[in-house]
Amino acid sequence: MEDVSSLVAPLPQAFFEGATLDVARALIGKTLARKTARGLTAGIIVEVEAYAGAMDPASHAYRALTPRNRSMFGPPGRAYVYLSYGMHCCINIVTEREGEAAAVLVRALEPAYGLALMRERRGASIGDRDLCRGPGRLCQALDITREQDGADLTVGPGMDGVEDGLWVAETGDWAMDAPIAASPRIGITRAVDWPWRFYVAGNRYVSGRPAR
DNA sequence: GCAATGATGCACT
DNA sequence: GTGCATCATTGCG
Repeated sequence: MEDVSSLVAPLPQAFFEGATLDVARALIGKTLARKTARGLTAGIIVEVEAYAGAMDPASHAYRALTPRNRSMFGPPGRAYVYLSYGMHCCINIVTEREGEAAAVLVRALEPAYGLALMRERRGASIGDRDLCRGPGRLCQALDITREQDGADLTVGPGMDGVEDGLWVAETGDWAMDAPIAASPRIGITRAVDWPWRFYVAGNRYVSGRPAR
């Protein structure tokens, strides 16, 4: 494993409280990290989708606050994790100020740390490209479940004994000049034309059809 | 390579 | 009962 010194400092809450579309673009190239008793896993965010609240008919928070979407209404920098299609978890990062329901869905990571542990969770025959390519897959690789719903991503792993952590950090020497492209969001049936999906153009870890 | 499909839990009508 | 912010597998080229 490489040097992880830059990885242990979580981004502050101020990073997440801006306009959702801005935060979504800014999250591209950051690292999503997860520490459990089994070890550290982390990947570079290469694909996200923005979901707003009352004005976005594709959002889980389009209607009223419910037990499921509660985290989207909370303070920025928290996780919103939900169960999709009865079997996969997906993680969002909450944006905007508390009371304003909005979040960014993390759709794909370029695996960076703990690939062996990811493969234990995902399956021994899974290639690097498919470890974290897709919102359900990356949650399985990082062991993100609904237990992490509402988790504060700005706390970080701490200096010493914290066994369980989930946070977002700067990425060390990742090529930040990678071009960010936009497209409609995937897998939705409303607001299908809004270009609120952002991804690294040409990156092989992006989900869906080959990026153009 | 691609499209079609079943699995499966739960929020919501 | 219906509809998902999905994925792995199958069958075909």
